[in-house]
Amino acid sequence: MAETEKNRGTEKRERILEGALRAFAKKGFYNTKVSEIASEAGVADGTIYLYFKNKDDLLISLFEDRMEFLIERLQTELDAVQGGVLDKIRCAITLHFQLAIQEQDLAEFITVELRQSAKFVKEYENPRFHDYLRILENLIADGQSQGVIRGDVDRRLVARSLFGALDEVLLQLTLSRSGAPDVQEKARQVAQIFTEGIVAR
Amino acid sequence: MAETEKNRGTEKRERILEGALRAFAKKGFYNTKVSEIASEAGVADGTIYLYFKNKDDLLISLFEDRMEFLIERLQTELDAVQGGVLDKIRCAITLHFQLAIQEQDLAEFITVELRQSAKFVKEYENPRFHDYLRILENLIADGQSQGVIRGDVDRRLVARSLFGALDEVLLQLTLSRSGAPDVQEKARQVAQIFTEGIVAR
Amino acid sequence: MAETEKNRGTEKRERILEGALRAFAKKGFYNTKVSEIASEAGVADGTIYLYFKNKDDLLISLFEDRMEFLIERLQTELDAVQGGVLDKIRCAITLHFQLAIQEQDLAEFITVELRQSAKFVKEYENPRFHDYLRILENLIADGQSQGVIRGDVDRRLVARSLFGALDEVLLQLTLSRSGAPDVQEKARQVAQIFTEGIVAR
Amino acid sequence: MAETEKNRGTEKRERILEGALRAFAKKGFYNTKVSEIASEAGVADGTIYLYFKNKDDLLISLFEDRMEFLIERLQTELDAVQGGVLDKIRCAITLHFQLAIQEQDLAEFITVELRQSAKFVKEYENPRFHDYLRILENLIADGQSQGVIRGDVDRRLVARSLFGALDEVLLQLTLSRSGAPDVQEKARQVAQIFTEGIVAR
DNA sequence: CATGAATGAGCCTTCATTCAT
DNA sequence: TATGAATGAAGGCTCATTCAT
Repeated sequence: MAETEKNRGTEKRERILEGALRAFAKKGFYNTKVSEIASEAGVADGTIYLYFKNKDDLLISLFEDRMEFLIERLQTELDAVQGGVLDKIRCAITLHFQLAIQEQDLAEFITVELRQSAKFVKEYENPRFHDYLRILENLIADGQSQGVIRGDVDRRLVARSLFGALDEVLLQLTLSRSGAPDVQEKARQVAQIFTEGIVAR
Repeated sequence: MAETEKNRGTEKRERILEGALRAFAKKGFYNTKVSEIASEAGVADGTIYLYFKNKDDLLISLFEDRMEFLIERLQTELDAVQGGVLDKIRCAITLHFQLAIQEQDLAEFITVELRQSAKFVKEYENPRFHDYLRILENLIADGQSQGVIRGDVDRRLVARSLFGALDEVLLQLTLSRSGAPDVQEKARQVAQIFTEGIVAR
Repeated sequence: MAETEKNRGTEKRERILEGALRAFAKKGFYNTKVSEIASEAGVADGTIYLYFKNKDDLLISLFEDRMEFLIERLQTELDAVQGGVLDKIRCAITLHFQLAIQEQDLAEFITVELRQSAKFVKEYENPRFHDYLRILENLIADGQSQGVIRGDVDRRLVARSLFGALDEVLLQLTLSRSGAPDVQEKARQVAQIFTEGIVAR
Repeated sequence: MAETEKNRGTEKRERILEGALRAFAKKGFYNTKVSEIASEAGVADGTIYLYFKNKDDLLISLFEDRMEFLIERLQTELDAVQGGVLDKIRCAITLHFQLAIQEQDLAEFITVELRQSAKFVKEYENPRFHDYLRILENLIADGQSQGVIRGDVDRRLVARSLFGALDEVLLQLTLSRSGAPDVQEKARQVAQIFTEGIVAR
């Protein structure tokens, strides 16, 4: 029963996070009222404050939670790749796009709110986002030590550039809310540009 | 005197835009009070409403004005480039970074607020931003017709990816407010990745 | 407890209406701040917006509520009158004056704000006021079918004239805030003028 | 030339009063902006403050000016009446309605703003309005000394009642903006009610 | 006298947060 | 835990008034 109660607790917390994600994706952090989140989550306004310190904290927790999910997913997929580093990069890019299709709200939320939050939500540094970038960096590093990727490129710069490129393309996809039938092709092309761009010859 | 009056009018309008840019860069659109903009601009609160319909309109006007400036600047620089398409792309990238150093507030404003505004500021489509992207697209198109750039890449995708990469790298630069001593090197590397990535072989 | 909660709700709504009545009577609608109403009612500013859409809505609701009260009161008194139609008219006039003495704020509010509101408060038609007039009209109609009142007078015109006369006299009474010791006599005289003026001979 | 200048001055003052009358009739005192009055009058905002101390003063001046006009007109017409006191009363009533048809804006202005102003415009007592009432009172007084009107009615009460009745009926006429084809008949009926109501038998 | 750009005090309304139940 | 009515600080915007030209 202690278990059940805890479950009920976490289940409600999760409901709130989902409501917040939906609401933030639809209207943005600053245009979303706490009462709207509550109503999306099917709880009372005050209940939110039992699980989160305030609206900022809710946003931060949402980042933590969802980024953690993305990181785990990315890591798992990368581990499963048979091929070399370039294949892993292709895999990461494809996964990025796939997730955006599966989780429209999440994609919209991250592409739009990540930057604001980095600066204006009470000094929050978004460490999970840096974890995500680090995975990409490590991929590059592996490629460099294997001689597959040019040794003179700045790993962090490449990782950031890649994330930026993916993020911007996704932004367009999610904002247009087009079914985006050619996501696969877009993924292939971005992957090609970056792999060709950094490959050692 | 008609001249003088017009000048006074536009001069005050420009002061307000500058104040808004400074304030938005520092605290973000939603955390900036109209009275703060007024005080930055050295005018009374009410004066702002003589030149702009409301706070949203001020943001939009700021985009229009500053993007126009960026576009003109980019076009001028590109026209002055002697070399081929790839040199022009390198030039565009370098300029992007240079401007970010010279106009920190502008860089911060655009990297952080562009996305929010695209979605949440009253249906504003930000047409100037699309003009900016189109310049990059046309560059790619020229390269393709000259056979310098692979014909199978989606021009719009490349333009967006490039902008996204530049924007994200800039974001880090501006947020860290590091003097960024190695901007030149970063520009060179991003340019290399993209040119190598799309060049025809 | 559901009962209690409902009571608390309506009780607070009523407190706000009372505060508004007091404030409007004292300073007029346009010179009364919402915060003053709140303080008269002993609630927070924001609380008012839990019960009313905005300041206009508060004014309208006040009319609805108080006119309903007046109408009920008038109807009850008229039903209790033993005599004929002319006696009922005398009763209506007397009641009008009596209420003005008992409910100074209400009298002041209605005499002064009714006209403004009719035109300038967002298209509000003040249907209750017309209900009130209709009672007077019906009284005249009864008198006409009984042959007590001349058949050639326009019932609506008489009703309006009577209301106008009463209202104007009341205005003076309430504005002067004189104790008005001779209200009975005034009521008698107005009643005499109107009954003599419309009686069939 | 001094004459001309003075004329220009008074002409502009009159233009402003006319603009104010039009604007107040249309939107009411509190909903009319000084700039709207200026634009109606075809002068600059600031110009208004050369002729009137402030917005309140403009309203008061408008009352003074227009009431004076009405009083003169009424007095002239009454002096021209050949018949007795009752005929004069009929004449006053008819004139009241006639003016309302000819000067819709003025009628609307007075019926709606007179009461507000009496209380809320800086203690203004509206002496001209009392002058107007006094003319009616004197009429009654004359009738009483001639034995045509009952000696026991309160002159001031009758005057007020009559004004209230006329005012209320006019209010309906002006608000409905109906062409009011039967004004003559309405005038006749109100006159009949009041004369029959106060006549000595 | 006339102008109208500029001012800034003031007000309605919103909404994150609290707390009695 | 959960609720949601109540709070009140805060901010966008208006508009009467001023004053340099």
